[in-house]
Order: sequence, then C-alpha cells, then structure tokens
Amino acid sequence: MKKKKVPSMVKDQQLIKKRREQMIKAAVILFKEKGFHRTTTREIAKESGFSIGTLYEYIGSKEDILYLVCDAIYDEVSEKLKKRLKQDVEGIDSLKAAIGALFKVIDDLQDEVLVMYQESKSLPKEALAYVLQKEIDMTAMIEHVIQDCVNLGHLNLSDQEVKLAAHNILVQAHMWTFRRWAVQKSYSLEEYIELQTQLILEGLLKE
Amino acid sequence: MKKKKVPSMVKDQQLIKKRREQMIKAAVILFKEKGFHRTTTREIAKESGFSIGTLYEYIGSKEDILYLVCDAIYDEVSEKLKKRLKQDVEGIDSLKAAIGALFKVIDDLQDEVLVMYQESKSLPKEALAYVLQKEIDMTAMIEHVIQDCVNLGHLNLSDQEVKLAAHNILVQAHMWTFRRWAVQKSYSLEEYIELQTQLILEGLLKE
Amino acid sequence: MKKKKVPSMVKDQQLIKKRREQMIKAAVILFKEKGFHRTTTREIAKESGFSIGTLYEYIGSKEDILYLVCDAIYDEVSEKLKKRLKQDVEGIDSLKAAIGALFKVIDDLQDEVLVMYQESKSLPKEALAYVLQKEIDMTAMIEHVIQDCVNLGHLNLSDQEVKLAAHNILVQAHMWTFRRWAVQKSYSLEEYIELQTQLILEGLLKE
Amino acid sequence: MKKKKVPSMVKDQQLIKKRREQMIKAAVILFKEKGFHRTTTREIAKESGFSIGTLYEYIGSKEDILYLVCDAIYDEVSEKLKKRLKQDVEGIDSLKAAIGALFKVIDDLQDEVLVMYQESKSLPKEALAYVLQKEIDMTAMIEHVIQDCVNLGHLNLSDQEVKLAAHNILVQAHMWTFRRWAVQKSYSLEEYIELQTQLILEGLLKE
DNA sequence: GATGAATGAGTCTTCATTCAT
DNA sequence: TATGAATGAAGACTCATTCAT
Repeated sequence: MKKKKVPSMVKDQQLIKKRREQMIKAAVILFKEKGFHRTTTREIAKESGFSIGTLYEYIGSKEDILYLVCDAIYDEVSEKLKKRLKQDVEGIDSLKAAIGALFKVIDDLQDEVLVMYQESKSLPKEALAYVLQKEIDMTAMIEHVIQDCVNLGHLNLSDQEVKLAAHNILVQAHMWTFRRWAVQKSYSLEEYIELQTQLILEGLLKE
Repeated sequence: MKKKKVPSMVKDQQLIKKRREQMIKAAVILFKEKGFHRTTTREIAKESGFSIGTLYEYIGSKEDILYLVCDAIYDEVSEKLKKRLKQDVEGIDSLKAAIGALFKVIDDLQDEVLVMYQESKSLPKEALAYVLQKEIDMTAMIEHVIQDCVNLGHLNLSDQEVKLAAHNILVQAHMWTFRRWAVQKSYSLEEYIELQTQLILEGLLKE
Repeated sequence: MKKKKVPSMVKDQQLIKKRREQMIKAAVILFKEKGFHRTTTREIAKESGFSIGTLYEYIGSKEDILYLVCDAIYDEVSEKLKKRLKQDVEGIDSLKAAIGALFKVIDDLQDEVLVMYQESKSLPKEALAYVLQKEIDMTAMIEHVIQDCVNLGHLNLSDQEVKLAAHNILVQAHMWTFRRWAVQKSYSLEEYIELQTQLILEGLLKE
Repeated sequence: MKKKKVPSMVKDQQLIKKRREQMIKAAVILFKEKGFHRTTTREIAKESGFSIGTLYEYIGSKEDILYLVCDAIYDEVSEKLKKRLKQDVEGIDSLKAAIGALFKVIDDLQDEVLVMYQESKSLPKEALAYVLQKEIDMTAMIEHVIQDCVNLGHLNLSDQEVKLAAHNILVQAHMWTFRRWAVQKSYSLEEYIELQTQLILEGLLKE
C-alpha cells in the first residue's frame, strides 16, 4: 500500500511541504467546524493564507486535501505514540502504559482524530484503502504489546482474543472523541484512562 | 426533547407514513452507497419510486430526509431490542442476553446503523440534539440492565463504572458495523458476540 | 374589444359567478400583499376557501385570475363612478363634482386600484389591450365632462387640451394610491380633493 | 438612508463597476421586455455577455440586480436633470425651464424610468425604502424651484400647494412613460411639454 | 510561483397544472 | 362538482476547477 502521490505544479519540495502544512492546518479547523462537504476550497485557501489559485498549485483536487489531512493525522498519531511508548517496562505494566499513552495521544489530537473519523469515508476508494491500512497497522501495534504479555505468560489469550482486545482498546480511545458529548461530560481524562484500563485488564486477566 | 415536526403538504397521515417509509428505505440505500452529501434529492425521489415534486410534498428540505432516516433507525433499533429483551432471566444471564440481543439487532440493521453513524453529524443542530438524546436513552437501557446486576449483588460496580460499561457495550456493538472491514473479516457474528461478552463480563466480574 | 372568455369546466353560470367572486376577493388581498408573481395558485385557492382543484374548474390559467381581477376592478370603479355622477349640476360645477366623485371612488377602492396599477402589466398581450381599452374609456368619460363645459362656453380649450386634462385628472386620482407613501401622509382626502380641484380648474380657466 | 452594499466576490473596484454597468444595461432591456419576475438570471448573464457564474461574482442575489438598476436610474436621472438645470434664469422662467428639463430627461430615459416604475415594488423592504427616499429627494428638487418663485413673489402659494404641485409635475413627467400608449400617440414631446407647462402654470398663477 | 476572475455543470427547491377518485 | 396528490419543467444559486496575467 503505497502513499498516494498528490500532484503539484511546483518543483521546490521544501515549499510543497510548507504550503501543504498550512493547508492541512486550515482544513482541520474548517472540517471540524463544518465537515468536508460543507467546506469550500476557497475557504481552505483563505484560512491557509493564500489564494485559490495557489491552492491548486499544490493539489489536484479537493479530495487530495482530505487525503493529506488523514495521512498527516495518522503520521502524527503514530509518531507521538511511538515517542510515548519508549518506556522500559515489561509485561502487564507495558500494556497499561500503552493504553495510557494511546489515550493521551488521542486526547491531544482530539480535533484531528474526530475529523478523520467523520470524514475519511469521503475519501476516494484507493485513498480510503491506504488510510484503512494505517488503521490496521496501528491496531497491530497494540496487538504486539498484548501478544508480548501473552508470550511472557502474563496473559492467557488466543490469537483471536488478542486481536479483538486490540480493536477494543483502539475504539475505546477513539470513543473519547466521538462520544465526547457523553464521556467527556462524565469523566476527566485521568478517570477515563483509569476506569477503562481497569475494565480492559480485568477482562483479559481471566484464569 | 420533542420529535421535530417535518412539514408536509399532504394531509392523509396514512399516505405520509407510507411515502416516508419509501423515502427512508431509498435514502438508506443511497446514503450507504455514496453518503448524504453525494446523494441528490432527485436520486432519492427516483429510488423511492416517485417524482422530485412528490418528494417535496412530504418533506421541507433535504436535511429532513436525513432526520427521518436517523429517527426511523433509532426507533427500529429500540423496538427490535425491546422485543429481544423480553426474556425472563435475571442477573448476569440477563446481561449476557442483553449484549447478545443488542449485537444481533445491530447486525440485523447494519446498513442503517452505519449510515446513522456516518451521516448524523450533518443534521442541523436541533435535530442532532434530538438524535443524540436517543443515543443517550439507549445507553441508559443498557445501564439499567447492568445496574440490576449490581442491585442483585452479582456485580460490584460504582455508578461511574456502570455508565462506562454501558457505553463500551454500545460502542462494541456499533464497532461491528463501522469496523466491519476488520472485525467481520476475522469473526463470525457468533464468535464476535461470544468473545466480546466474555471480555466484558470478565472485566466487570472483578473481586 | 371583446371581453375575453375565461374557460370553465363548470356549467352553472350562477356558481361560476359566485366562485369567481370569491377568487377575485382573495386574489386582491394576496396580490396587494405580495404581488401577482409571488402569490401562488395554492394560496389563492386557500384564501378563496376551496381546493386547488376547484380553482382550476373555474379558470384556465393563473393569468386568468389576474384578468378577472383587473376586469372586476374596472367594472366596479366604473359602476361606482357612474352612480356618483348622477347629479343634476351643469358646467364647471359638474366638472368639480366629477373630480370629487372620481377621487372618492379611487380612495374607496384603493387596494384594488393599486393592485391593478402594479400588476396589469403582467397580463398577456390581448388581455392587457382589453384592460387598456377600459382605461381609455374611463378617460373618455372625464373628457366628456370637460367637453360639456367647453360646449357650454364655460371653458375655452382645444381638443388636445381637453384630452390632456382628462388624463391628468385620472392620473392625479391614481396618484392618491400609488404615491400614498407621500400624499396620504401630507393630506387628508378632502384636502387633496380640494387642492387638486383648485389647481386643475385654475389651469383650465385661463382667458 | 445609506446606499445598500451589494456583495461581490471580486476585489477590483474598477472591474466591479464595469461588470455591473453591463448587468444593468442588460437587465433594463430584459426587464422592459418581460418584467423582473419573468427574466431569469441566466438571461441577464447572457445578455450581459458573461456566464451565470460570473454574474454571481458581482451580486448576492437576483434582487440585487433590481436594486442596482433602480439605483443607477435614479442617479442618471438626477445627474442629467442637474446638468440641464444649470441655467441662469429666474422666477417663472426657471420653473418653466425646470419642467421642460425634467420632461426631456424622462423622455431620454424612458425605458429605464418605466422599468423602475413597474418593478421597484419588487425590491426588498429596505431597498425599497432607499429608492423611495430618492424619489422624495427628487420631488424636493422641484419643490425648491417652485418655492423660489413664491419667495420672489411671482407665485402666491401655501406650502401645501407647493408640495402638491411638485408631485403633480413629477407624476406628469412619469406619465409620459407609463401612459405612453395614450399620450405619446396624441402628442409629440414638444407639444406635451408645451401643453402641460401651460396647464400647470395657469393652475399656479391664480390671483 | 502567485493571483483571482471566469466558467458552467450540478443542486436544491418551487409551483402551475393535471387527473383519478 | 370537488378534492388534493402527483408531476416535472424551470429557476436561483453554488463551487470545484482552470488559465491568462
């Protein structure tokens, strides 16, 4: 699954990167506020700080912006997560740490994650597949942490259970954003992490 | 939170009901395929089996269709769930039954639930609030089942834990549709129910 | 210039007359409020007290309603004017009386006259010609009154002057409605009649 | 009463002016032929020489075009009138000159004035108030000319009479367009001016 | 490279009119 | 005769995209 090439009329790679970062930042703000379809390219250009003509020097179509946004968000989540996971604990504690790290990263990038959750479905087929693969990769990251616990004999789970637990953990992290209207009203982030970690671990720590 | 009144030029309530059912059915098919924004009112009319003029005899705007769709889906989920829950078991078994029932209902109405998940954000503010309330109500239903177990002394959970568990159960049910590309590839519905029920219950059955 | 035949599916002439009167009354109210083009046939039917289907039993098209309205207004103005003119004065006094009568009739039928002034241009060609002819006839009525004064030697005017004076009188009467925002703020009807009569007569009473 | 701001997406003020002039010219032609409501925005765009998209770069709604038209006509009438009034006569002669000037200007801008007369009622409330104010201003201009004669002792009129005479003169000028089907058949412009001037002045020159 | 005016296909919505009951 | 549901042509307006400067 290769990174899709977004066409640009401009040669200077440095400039391309800079302009696209401006676009992505602007797009996240606008998409969060009004969604992908209700946001116009003109608005994105304006919020980015340049003209509509310039916008189209760096992308081929409006959908490219959405793709750029989703791709950037995944990269940022991955990167931040990896940074947080560089801890030297093992076993159950490493799983606890991973859950905590994941939840915190998602909380950190709340708006971005929410946008991705709500709008990625509007991606063209191929781009969607690429983004889905990233989600699968991320699930695999969590899976590995759990599997390590199993390998160490701290958990006793089948492969199926490992995979499902990973999905659950990821979705419970996302839930923090897409059910914010309920969960963020009832719990602080710390409480949420505490409670969810407990429920998850008890679930896995069966005989 | 009152049911929003969708305007109609037609007087015959029977007919309104019938036509709107046609519209909703058509809309779900189309929204699932291309999303709310990419579906035109003309397409909905055509798929419904009548003209664009007739469509607008039964609604005030395109957004009304989305509202009608979301409202109908919730009603259907609720109704089916209530029907399945009329079992005479108690305690943990009733919770198991509820989880199974919920998951089966969601599986049954997969397309509908997916559409609602992806498009309800496009509802106008007020309608969104109404739909959100329905989601809250449904969460409360699950909460009650769990609370009953607590009251019977079969579970030992704080209110916060009860509420969170209810959210988790609901989201895990929805997950079956919005992560279908992963979970439905790895598990049959029965396996999924079995495994999730286990994970949830173990999580709740702590000392 | 023949009265245009407005088609009807109904035979009973009595009923046609009754229904059309209902329609005209309703239409005047609505046209005054929002103009011919912004008034829908449905609204006219509703205001008339019957269904849209019934409306079309008594006319062939929306424009027919406008024609019916204009025609009725002219007939009413004419009739009322004739009634008021049945006075047995002669010469200048009869002209004064005519002016007063005309102004009072127009004041009486203000809304109707205004509607006719503003909307008759939307009549189809042929109907417009018919209505224009009625206006010409009415001008002729005033002309005759002036001409009588000339014939009696009380005024000394050329045919051209007689005709122009008639137009002026009529337009000054209409002015009472279509410049109401100015003239009805500055003058009472009596003042207006008094002042205009004076200006007109002084104009005609030259050596 | 401020000039209403018509929105435009284009920045270049020069261009806005040019394009709007094209639009106004096109609109007058079309409105005269078929009225405001029967003229489509597409037709206006085409007659203006650009696309429908471009039209909407320079206005916010169809009604804006009507407003632009009415505003432009008033400005043109005012300007032309002021130019013609720069004569160095005094007293009754200046009034005669003013009447002649007004009538000639109206004749010059016949189509425009007629359009404004027939369509301005379709303006939205606020814009209508603005246009009415312009009409009031113009009436005041005539009033001043008459009042000067009174001040010089050449006419002996009350304020009420002065105001009413001004209204009459203006309406008689407009009459030349909105009763063209009658008056322009019977009189040449010169005759019309000659006769009306006479009738008006005799009316005012009472003892 | 940057700009922004121009384009026109596409969208929602209205409403005069018809016709089966 | 009366009704009102059905129709679809037509209209106002939007917005992604292009291209000359």
